[in-house]
Amino acid sequence: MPKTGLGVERKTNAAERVTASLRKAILRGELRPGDYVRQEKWAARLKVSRLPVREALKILGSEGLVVHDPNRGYSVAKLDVAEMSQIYLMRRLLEPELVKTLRWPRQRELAQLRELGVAAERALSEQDPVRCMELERTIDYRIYDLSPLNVVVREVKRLWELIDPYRFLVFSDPERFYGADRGLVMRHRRIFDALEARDRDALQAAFTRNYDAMMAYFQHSPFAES
Amino acid sequence: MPKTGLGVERKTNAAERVTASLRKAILRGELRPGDYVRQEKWAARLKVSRLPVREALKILGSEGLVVHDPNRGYSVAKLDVAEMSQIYLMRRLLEPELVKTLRWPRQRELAQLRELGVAAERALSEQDPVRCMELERTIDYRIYDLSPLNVVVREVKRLWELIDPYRFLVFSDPERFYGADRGLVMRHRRIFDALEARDRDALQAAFTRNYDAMMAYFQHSPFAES
DNA sequence: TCTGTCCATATTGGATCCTATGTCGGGACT
DNA sequence: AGTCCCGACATAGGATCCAATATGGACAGA
Repeated sequence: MPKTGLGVERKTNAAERVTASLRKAILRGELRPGDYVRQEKWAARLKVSRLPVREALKILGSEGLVVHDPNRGYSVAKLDVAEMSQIYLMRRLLEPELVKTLRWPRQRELAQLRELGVAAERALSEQDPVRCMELERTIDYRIYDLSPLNVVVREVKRLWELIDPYRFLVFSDPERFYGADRGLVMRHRRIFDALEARDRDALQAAFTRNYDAMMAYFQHSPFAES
Repeated sequence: MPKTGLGVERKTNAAERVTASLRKAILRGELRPGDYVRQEKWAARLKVSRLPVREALKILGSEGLVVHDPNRGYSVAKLDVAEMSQIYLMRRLLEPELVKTLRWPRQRELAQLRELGVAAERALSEQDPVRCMELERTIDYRIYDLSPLNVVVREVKRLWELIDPYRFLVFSDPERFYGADRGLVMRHRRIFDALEARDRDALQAAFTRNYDAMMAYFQHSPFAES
């Protein structure tokens, strides 16, 4: 009899677990744009049958993270530069609404965010780009969740996930990575400070900050071929 | 041997057909917010096994059109007023980008749009709200498709679909319906004229026009209870 | 009469099996 | 030698079967 106490017992479905796993694999660059997601392989790996894998792929497909050609399979979506810039465009439009409406975090929450920030910096200095990305993601999501616009929050998160596969490529590009280093740390600092000062404009500016740098990188990087 | 000529042979999967069918059923109000989608029933109805139905539900679930409580089933999403207004908010933010970037339709295309417009007006006068809605939808989609921002277009369409279940309720409310009548016709006229005049501002204004009326309706309609 | 427990039934979740389709390679024909 | 056809293999798509969970009602006890 499963206790549903604090222990967060595995109440969740197989399909959802698989979805999460595939997402993480894509985020981590284990599955890269264009790669096929072989159903049996992942079923075996995640100790489930092929069915939940298929359902997970259907979900990811509807989110646009994988594309489906019938009778051939699902592959991680390849975005061209135009598509990627559209995603950034949408985030640029939607994110300000979240910033506008978010409630200011409590002391406790802010402290936790700062902890995540130092953890990210540590991961960075330990040259663990994947972990750093994950922490970055967590920080941003936590902040989004301060907004009452739950539907918009969901959308923005989804948009983030669509570019995850490419974010990984940036992070794992050593040269670029170290360039991004200082930028990331600065970004956190700015964000946290803005939260503490309760300054929405500064917060918005901090969020927007490295969009352009990111996009510029994609512009002349050729890995986003159609 | 399936010819893949002009005839657009049924190449598509069962799951996709089911997805489309369920969408249409929701749009038409056959499935209303809160209703459970019984898998076997729909499997029988669509002459497939339960599996494609499940996959379709997974897709619709990830789009937010249905919600899933484990071991109980999928039901058509109920949106409260706050959520609905968020969806309108997002459309308000995204749609102008489409208007900004769309190419002007050719004579032929414009003529087709006008045809759809008169068809919608006819449906309206024949008191066929469902058909009218569908035609409206087709018109808007066609116009969206004139923009090269394919990803944004996809998003906006998805947002439309999320409020479809409620649009139906508005359309099928007789009193309201006749009120909307004149508004709809005017809306088409304005849109087509703006397209013909190649006036982006007017087009944008025409699109935005009845958002507020719609939202006002929802504000004091109690069918969107949590 | 009210309440709590237990069992029957309906419905979903997951696994296995079978079929259809696509891919790749070898052999025959031109 | 090149090209086309055919068949074997791999993989996805779909159906059926079994297990797990939730719902509703009947029955027993206070």
